[in-house]
Amino acid sequence: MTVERAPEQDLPYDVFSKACPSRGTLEHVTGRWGALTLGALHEGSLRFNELRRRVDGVSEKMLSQTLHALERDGLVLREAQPTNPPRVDYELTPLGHEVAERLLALIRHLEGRMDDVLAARERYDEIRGGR
Amino acid sequence: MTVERAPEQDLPYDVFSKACPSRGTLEHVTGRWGALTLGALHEGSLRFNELRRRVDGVSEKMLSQTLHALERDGLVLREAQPTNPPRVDYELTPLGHEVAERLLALIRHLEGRMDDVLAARERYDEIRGGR
DNA sequence: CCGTATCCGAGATGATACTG
DNA sequence: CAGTATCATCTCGGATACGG
Repeated sequence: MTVERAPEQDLPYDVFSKACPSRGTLEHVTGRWGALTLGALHEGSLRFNELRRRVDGVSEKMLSQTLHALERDGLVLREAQPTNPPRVDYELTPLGHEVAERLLALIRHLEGRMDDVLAARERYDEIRGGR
Repeated sequence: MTVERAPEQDLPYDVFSKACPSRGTLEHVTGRWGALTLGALHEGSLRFNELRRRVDGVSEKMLSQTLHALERDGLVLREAQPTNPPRVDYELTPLGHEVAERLLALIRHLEGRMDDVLAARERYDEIRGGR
């Protein structure tokens, strides 16, 4: 199949270029933990340890690191309350929600088609797997 | 903001679970090179070296590896013609196109909002950067 | 509760050379 | 052209310990 190539728009940011900063942000968003963190926060604000439980398997270190990167990119808002014990809530910014929606559309679609993916893998492994 | 949590559907695949195979596929799709490869192929079929030029910065090895993973997941079709010199075309399967569309929606949205992201970074670094 | 600091191994990545 | 093989490197990520 050949899809009509969209007329070249000269967008200022092109993720296909090595040097474009959008590539870095895409990696934060789609990275192993970034995607799951955004997905979790799209449902509502969560505290650090709630988030950790929701994103099954993430370590404290990686969650902390992921949150910092997303906060720096303006996708996540960190709200610390000066209480004791400390309470910190994380939530998405409006931009974060826009991004998370598109990410979740991808994730849900993939989840819905996993049977096909798994079937494709079996076929592939049957033919090439023995090698 | 708190969004109403969607009623728990018991989907068979939940990417938030550590053990779910959908998480692995999500990583193939959104990985550093997987996302760009799918994005490039959504416009039409490409040969190996065409792809390599389009996905700026990818090495032969990583492109090869990425293509194998996507082919195995049933997202990419590899068509080799037994000519000399060899000619191999890569294209997306229907499922691959579905996934790529959602991925491109994310990418384009991000590209369109990079000014906001960059501005957020400057604000963040001004406050916390010195530390 | 909410993190940061440090160490260390595994896997990702890149450069180069080589094959059909 | 279309890859594979090998090796060096380097970052990611987990475990642990510690601090506010």
